[in-house]
Amino acid sequence: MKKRATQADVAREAGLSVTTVSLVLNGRRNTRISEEAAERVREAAERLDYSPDPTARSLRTGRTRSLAFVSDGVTVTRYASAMIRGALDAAEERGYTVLMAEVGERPERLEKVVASMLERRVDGLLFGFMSARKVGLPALPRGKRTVLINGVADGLPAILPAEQDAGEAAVNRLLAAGHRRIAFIGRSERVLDPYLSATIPQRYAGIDAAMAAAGLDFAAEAEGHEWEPELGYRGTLRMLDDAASFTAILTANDRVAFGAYQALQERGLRVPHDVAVMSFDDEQLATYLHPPLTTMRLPYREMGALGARMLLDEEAPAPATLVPMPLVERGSVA
Amino acid sequence: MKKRATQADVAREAGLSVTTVSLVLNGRRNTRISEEAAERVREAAERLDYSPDPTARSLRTGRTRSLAFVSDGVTVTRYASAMIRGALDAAEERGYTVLMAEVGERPERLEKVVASMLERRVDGLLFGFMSARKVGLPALPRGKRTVLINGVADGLPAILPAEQDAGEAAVNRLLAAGHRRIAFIGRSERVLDPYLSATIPQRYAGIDAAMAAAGLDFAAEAEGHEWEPELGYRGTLRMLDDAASFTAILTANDRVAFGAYQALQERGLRVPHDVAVMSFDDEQLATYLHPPLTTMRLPYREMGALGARMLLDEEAPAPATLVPMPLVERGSVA
DNA sequence: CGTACCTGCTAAGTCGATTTATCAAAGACC
DNA sequence: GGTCTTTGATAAATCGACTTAGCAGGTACG
Repeated sequence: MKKRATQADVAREAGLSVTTVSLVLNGRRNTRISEEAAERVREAAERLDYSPDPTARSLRTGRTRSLAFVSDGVTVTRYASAMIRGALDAAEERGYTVLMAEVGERPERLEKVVASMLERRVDGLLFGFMSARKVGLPALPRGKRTVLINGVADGLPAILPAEQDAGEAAVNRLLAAGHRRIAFIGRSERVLDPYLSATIPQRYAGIDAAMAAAGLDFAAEAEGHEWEPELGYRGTLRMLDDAASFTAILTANDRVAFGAYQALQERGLRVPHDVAVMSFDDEQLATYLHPPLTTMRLPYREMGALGARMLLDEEAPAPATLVPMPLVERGSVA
Repeated sequence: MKKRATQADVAREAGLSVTTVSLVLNGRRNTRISEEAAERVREAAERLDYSPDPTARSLRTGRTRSLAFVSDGVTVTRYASAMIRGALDAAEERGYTVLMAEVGERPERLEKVVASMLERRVDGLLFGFMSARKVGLPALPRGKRTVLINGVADGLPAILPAEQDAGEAAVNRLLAAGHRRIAFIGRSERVLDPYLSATIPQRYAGIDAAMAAAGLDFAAEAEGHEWEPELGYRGTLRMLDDAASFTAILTANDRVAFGAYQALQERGLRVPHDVAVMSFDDEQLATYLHPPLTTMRLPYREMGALGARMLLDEEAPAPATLVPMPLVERGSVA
């Protein structure tokens, strides 16, 4: 196995000095190298299949062309892991490598993990979180570029889903289908704590704004902060038992919608004919249902990509950037 | 922002040479440094909060204490992404950093991605795949340690789920519950192609072996290679319509089981009272069902961790290592 | 007493790049 | 002809660690 060619090899091959080689290959201007010499360097590099050693370059320049992606637990999260893909793709486009680390259920590990990343001399830090909430982060050196994806921390640029718009769009979708008597499952005072969620209040606000704009109140509501199928199932049954009259259900997320489907089916009600269902998140689950679920997608991949771009493109980072949540039309609203 | 301390700073602080500092901090033996000098070095390092620069160290030693995790698309896969967590944790334990890259739907990108990782001088390559199948990989330099997780390639060590054992265990679980008339959904000739799946034949083999050992044939079967809810739904309805008599259904995976649940519910059959359901994979979905699904878990996280350990622990790598698939008891088998 | 051998430590070279400071030769100018 | 610029290139320093080869000074031995 032959060793890789170094700049010195290229210099020898071209009959020039390493200085010249370095200047040419880095495309430096105002450098008074003749075009003929430059061409000799490029040809020699080509012949030897030269590529610079990133380690040596980093040692000299202090920059590593790498960034850290630190998360709480997106890899083990049903759908948030797409955030990683977005960040990886955007980084690769720019020739950057991504160093990953996860702290799992132990936020106290953040400090050590971040320190280890800084030690590795990453050029920037990307933090990604499973659910959009306010987080505490260890002190970061000034000047080290940092972006939060799906999370909020004092003084750091953040990327979040545009929940208010999504709330309005969800209601408007139901209104557009002619629904006037709408039920809502999943309101809760508890999620107003920013450390539990930084975005759900916006979702509520959008929903309420759209309803108010249409001059409507919800025909029924089932409260609850544990957004699991059980809530959708019990909530739907309770509303039906209360003899509430509604033609559509808006659910807090897809898992709740799943529970609602089960309750509706038990009662012999068909989706979307008897009751339309509209939801948020777009988990994989949404495609399994019968009929598949119409829902507002959480744009994880886009958020990941945007985060990496903001970090690397050296633009003045906005304090908070909202990424649109697309309406995914599937058939549960008619 | 003060600069980091270097070895030279420590040497000055201790009143000794950098050579001594290096020898002491690397814990070299047979080096004839007095305990007193060593102590002075350690104290100086402590005072200055010194930690070695990995870039400089890598340049000199040729090793980076980093490994590449290259995958097809595990980040966007519902549950395989846990593989990443396993690898991250095992790497971190050993002081290694993980560089991630994904090629998505474009396997032709593998070559470029691997080249870029090798350029970064990773100490080893970990390949992770969404579904266990035979894969084509670019030529790798000899001597570069490589392990495949959930995939197979000629001449490279691989880590796979112990599907044969799992197949047997699944059938045995049903037998232990007293079932004798068992239906099976999801057999297919097509998945016998190793480029589609390297492990499903083992799953079938285990299932068939356990049935044969009990002297039983399946009471009914529904074939199909697209293991989505639709198959479970239609398959179950067809078997019921054929007046097949069975007390349990074994499904090829959880999504198929999900479809089976829907069909059973439509026909007024209760799980597990009327029909038990037993499955494979343990997707998140399995916990959403009513009752939650009993299934053989694909041990993604364990496979990821084992892969990283094999890569880093320099053991003689076995050509293929099988990781047990645990039985997750949830309530769909009584 | 002279040589050999420890002991404890360090000077200097190296890894592969980037960058600063110069240098030789040729041309410009008076 | 002598001085000043410009041109085209390079030697050497540097980044921060690891590693090889040695160097003083003391002790042991014949």
